[in-house]
Amino acid sequence: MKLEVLTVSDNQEIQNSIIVKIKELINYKNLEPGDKLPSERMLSEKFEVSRSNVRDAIQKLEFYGILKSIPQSGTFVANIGVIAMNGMIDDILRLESPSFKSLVETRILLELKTVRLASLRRTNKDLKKIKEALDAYEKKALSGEDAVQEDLLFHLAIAKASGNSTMNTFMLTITPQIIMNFEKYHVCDKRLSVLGINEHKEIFEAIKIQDPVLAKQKMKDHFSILYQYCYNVK
Amino acid sequence: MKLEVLTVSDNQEIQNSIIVKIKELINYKNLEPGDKLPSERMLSEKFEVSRSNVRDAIQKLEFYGILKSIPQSGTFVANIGVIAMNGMIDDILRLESPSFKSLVETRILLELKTVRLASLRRTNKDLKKIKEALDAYEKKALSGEDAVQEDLLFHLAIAKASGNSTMNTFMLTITPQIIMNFEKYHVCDKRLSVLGINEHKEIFEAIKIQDPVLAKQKMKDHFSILYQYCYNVK
DNA sequence: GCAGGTTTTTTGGTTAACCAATTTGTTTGA
DNA sequence: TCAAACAAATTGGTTAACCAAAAAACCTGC
Repeated sequence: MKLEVLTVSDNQEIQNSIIVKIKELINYKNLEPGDKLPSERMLSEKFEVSRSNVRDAIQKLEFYGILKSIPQSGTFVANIGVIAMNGMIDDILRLESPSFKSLVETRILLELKTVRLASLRRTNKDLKKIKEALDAYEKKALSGEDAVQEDLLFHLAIAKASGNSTMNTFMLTITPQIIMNFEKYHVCDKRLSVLGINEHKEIFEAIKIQDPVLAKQKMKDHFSILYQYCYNVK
Repeated sequence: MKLEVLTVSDNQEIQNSIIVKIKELINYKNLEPGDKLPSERMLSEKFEVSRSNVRDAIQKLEFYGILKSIPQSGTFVANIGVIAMNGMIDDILRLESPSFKSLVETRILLELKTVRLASLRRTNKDLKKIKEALDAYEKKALSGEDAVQEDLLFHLAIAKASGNSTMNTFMLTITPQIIMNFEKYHVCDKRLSVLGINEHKEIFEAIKIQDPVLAKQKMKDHFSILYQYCYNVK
């Protein structure tokens, strides 16, 4: 167990050190947006690491929009200046794994917004999808079973109906993490599931009649309990 | 050029089809959280694709918390039920690339929150970092140069001071995309940079005196112009 | 039977060779 | 002189062989 943690942190360290070296190389060579980096082979030789490690590091920087790889052509500095790049890489290297509290805090922020947008922009098809998720949740909760999954899908359906692809993606990334933490800390409670049915229904109705203020308020009510848990657990 | 687009969409299609097949396999075999998937080799053979394609697909599902790979042991279904998994994978497959409008909309939402949290939680060290970014921005803007990068770093410094690692990460992912779109659509204007100096200073002061309401209001003012652009451009 | 140790197999990760597309350099011909 | 055509080198991506760790199977001695 200890060994696993060690090797994982080792790999992380290797990748971070490569990112640092790429950063230093860009600075040293005064590369500007659009300029080409040395090939992956040269970098792996220069840094004395495997090419796959270099590729992984490049992929990570590509995710944050700092580099851009083009097949059979090369890896290029994206349209971000050197100053911003340096600052961003420093931030990326110091990124800590998200705490439960930060996840819940962000989820609440996002959901209060997506529910508002959903009430304004939802199509009939969106509404139908939300209704299906609501029905599935109600059925599961009333039967006494655990309805965490159906709860998740209800909220994701709203996020999708918001018409904001960025928020939709973000919700997809954080919600499962929250669920796993919930189960981990045993925050989830079947009693809450039954209580949640009416709250969900009220949210749905507000989206249906396209009342953004009411929708946000009902979502806020829905989160009031979660909110307390959030600040108690950790 | 056309060919490149073709191959890229091909790869995307291949990965998506693998994800679908993994989903179907989990359903067919009734795998539950904690259960082990067939090995990468077997999957690549079964699906008649290369092992690296399988690895990439697994990595993507791992990013969304659906699978979990353990070295020399296997790939496992994460602690998310089958129902939620199916819904999430459907969403992931249908994820569209974020529009400029959705990026700006999300950025404003995040920044109005991070600036509030930063004013409440900022350490002296955070404040110092923000001040440095502010000074760099002012210097650059006053010299008549383009100060987009310094502007970015100022906002990222605030996000970092918010003490919320999730929002910090999100800001890191969307802000560079916004910048590139700005330059693409020529929304950026040097005249605005100079005007922004005072707005930045006011935001900084509000964070300094730890006034969350004022901080949020000043950030809102700062975004008022951006907001208009957002809904005009696209 | 079965606990303890040993060998074999399986596994995700890593490395190195290979590929096709691209770019670069060179030659050719008018 | 220069553009067009061809050839060689470069590049990110792909494939296949290899590695060490983990798990499973198999002995072994009691």
